[in-house]
Order: sequence, then structure tokens, then C-alpha cells
Amino acid sequence: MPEVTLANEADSRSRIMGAARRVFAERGFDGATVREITDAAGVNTAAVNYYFRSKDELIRSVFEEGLKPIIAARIGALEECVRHAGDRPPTLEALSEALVRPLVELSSGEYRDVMVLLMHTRTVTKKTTAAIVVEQFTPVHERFVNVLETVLPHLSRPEIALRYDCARGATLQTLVDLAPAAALVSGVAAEERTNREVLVRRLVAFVCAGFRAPPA
Amino acid sequence: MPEVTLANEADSRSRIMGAARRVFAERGFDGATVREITDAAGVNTAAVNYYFRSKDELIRSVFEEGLKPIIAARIGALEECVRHAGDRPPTLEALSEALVRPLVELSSGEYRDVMVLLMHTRTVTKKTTAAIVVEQFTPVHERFVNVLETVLPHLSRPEIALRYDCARGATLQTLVDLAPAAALVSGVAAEERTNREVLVRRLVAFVCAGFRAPPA
DNA sequence: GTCTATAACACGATAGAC
DNA sequence: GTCTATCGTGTTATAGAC
Repeated sequence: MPEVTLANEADSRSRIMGAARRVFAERGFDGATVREITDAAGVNTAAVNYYFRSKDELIRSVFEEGLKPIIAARIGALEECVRHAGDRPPTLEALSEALVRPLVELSSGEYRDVMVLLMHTRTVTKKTTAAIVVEQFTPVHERFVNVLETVLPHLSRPEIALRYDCARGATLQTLVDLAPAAALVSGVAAEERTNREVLVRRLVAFVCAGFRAPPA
Repeated sequence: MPEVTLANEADSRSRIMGAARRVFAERGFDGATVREITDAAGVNTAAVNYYFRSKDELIRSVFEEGLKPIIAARIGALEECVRHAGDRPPTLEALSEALVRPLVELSSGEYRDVMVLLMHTRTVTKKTTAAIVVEQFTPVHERFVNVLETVLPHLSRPEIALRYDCARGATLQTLVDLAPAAALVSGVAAEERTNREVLVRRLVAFVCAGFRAPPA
């Protein structure tokens, strides 16, 4: 066994996964080539077909594996929020934060790429990835909407689901957009947006108020 | 000159533009092939290189042309809202509707594809399209944030810009997402979301409340 | 303007030596 | 498990007849 193992000397399979995540996020699933990925990973071209059967299987692995921690963090925050509230319904603020905070925290580092990939699947339909999204996120969405229903009993389920979609969209937009208005319009914004806690507070304020709005 | 001109017998250039808009929106800029586009347009493969110089120039034309009416509608609604308010600042409801309604109305028909392409550029960096987005949208965003500043004088410009991003994200999410939570979680939602006025009212309610939230 | 034919190249995938 | 070499295919783009 080797005496020292540097981070970038991990086994080829993980190196490919990591490089693929980055390259896919930058170029899109179709725009990225396996050669670009293997170059970035520092492995041979044939390695992708050795460790994964094909490019499509590589996509599946990267996307599926990458989503798991995101799903886990979101479910975890929600259940912790419910648990903390005891037998009463949680506050709308706590619920909003359970939605926003995991996304903000995960949007730094490697999981930012996964979130870009997630948004990517919103505009490029791919059998492989669409199935994963539906399968992985349906329970999360269902649980969130169910809990929201207990806090907002005066709203219909479709309206709650819509507001939940709005909240997700608002959060992801500010985290993933490559040319947000705030950066274009306000030089301070880019800098201040890097402050995680400020961003969480601002997003929670917006999202929470949206949930609390009177029925349309 | 021809005696009868059917809609699908327009000149080849427009047919290619229309087909390209649809195919690009479905497969992404990289996933789409010029052959798929020319097949859909019912023209010869070589026609793309005759009317446009290359696939990249086709992308530029489709995206640039497609965005113009969207920009115009958004600016138009905003200025009408400001004009209608006279010398007083417009209401937050009117301002929210000026943001939401054009996007909702344009999200049916051919401009839905353009909005998909717009979201597509959020996750796939392409020199061609990125430049167009910045160039076309900077004035719109700037004007919106400036007007918002007059209505929300107690909020800092970065926070206003962030909320404006949230509002755009919330709206686009519900209009473009291929697997929204509302559809997964609530069967009624998909049906009800097709009702344009209900959707506008609900989105305005959410977005407006978000703008009106107390400072974070 | 439209078409056929094809050039020139990049792609994903594989075979086989090591 | 890793590499080189290459196959077959699909891609954009073009040349040249009509």
C-alpha cells in the first residue's frame, strides 16, 4: 500500500467522477466530451469506458451520487425543523430556513456543480436525468408541501405547491444564475452575496413573506 | 408570385429560425444538430450554412431575435406602470405585475421556447449567448431596480437587487421547469396552472409579498 | 436558392498489448 | 488497471451541379 496518498492521487474512478462533475457543470451534458473529462481527471481516455460503461452511465453516476447529499441535507433540515417544533406546527420562518439554508450552504464547493446540473436538467430533457430528478425529489417535495399545509391551512394545496416552487426558484436563481441582475446592477451585491449568513437571512425574508402572502 | 402561401411555406430562412427555436429549446444548443433542425424545417441540410454562416451564427440569430420581444414587453409593462402612476411612485402590486405578467403571457406559444433558451444559458456558458444576455438584459434590470428603489426606500440597493433576482427566479421556475413540485405533488396544479389569470394573481401575490418583506 | 455528394474532423467506444 | 491505436459513426461545413 502507498505511504502517502494525495488528494489528487485518489483512485481513477473518483478522479473521473470529480472531473466529470466540474466539466458537465461548465459545458452541459452534451457539450462536455469524455476526452475533456479524462484530460481534467488526468487519466486515460479509455478509463471512462472501463469504470463506467458509457458516457451516459457516467452522467447517471455523477448526477445520482451528487444529488444524494443534497436530498439528505434538505430532508434532514426539514425533519429537524418539525422535530424541534414538537407537537405544534413549525413557524414559517423556521420552515423557510429549512428550505433555504441547505441550498445556500451546499452551493459552495463541489455541490454547487451538482446544483448547476440540477438546473441544467430543467431545460435539457434527458431520459437518464429526468428519471433521477423525479425519483429523488418527489418525496422531498411531497414532505415539504405536506408540512406547509399544516402551517398554511387557509391555502389550497395547489397554491401551496406553487409557492413552494416559487421559493425553490427564487433560491436557486440567486445561487446558480451566471448573470444575476444583482451582479450586473449593483457592484456591492456580488461581494455581499458571498456572505453566507446575510444571504440566508435575505432569502428567508423574501421566501417567508411570499409564503405568508394572503391567498390570491 | 405564388397564389397561396401557407404558414409553413414561409421562406426557408424563417422556417429554419422557427425550427431551430423549437429544437434548441428541446435539446439544448449542443444537443441539437443542424440536421435535426433542417429536417424539422423541411429544408435541405446545406440551407443553414447558406442563410446563416454556421451553427453558431444560427444560435446567435435565434437567441437575439427571440429575446427582443421579451425585452420589449418587459420594458413596456414597466414604463406603462410608471406612467400610469403619474408623479407618484407606482404601487408594489402594479410593479410586481409589470414583472410577472409579461413573462406569464409570453410563456405560451413560441416565446416559451425562447424563455427555455434563456434559462438554458444560466447553466451552459457559451460566449455567443452570454454576451447577448448581458447586453440585452442589463438595461431592463437596471430600470427595474431603479424603480423598485423609489418604492422601497428603506431597503439597500443590493438587497433590492437580490429580491428582484428572487422574483425573476420564482416566476421563471414556475413557467419553465419541466418537473415542478406542483405537478409532482398536486394533480390539480398542472391544470390550474394553465389558467393564465390565476397564475398571474398567485405569482404577483408571492412576489409582491417578498418585495414588501421587512429588511433582513 | 436548392440540392447531392463529400470533405474534414470530433465523437464515443473498443481491441489488444502491457 | 492502464495505455496506444483505431474503428465506426455522426458532426459541421463546403464544393459544385442544377
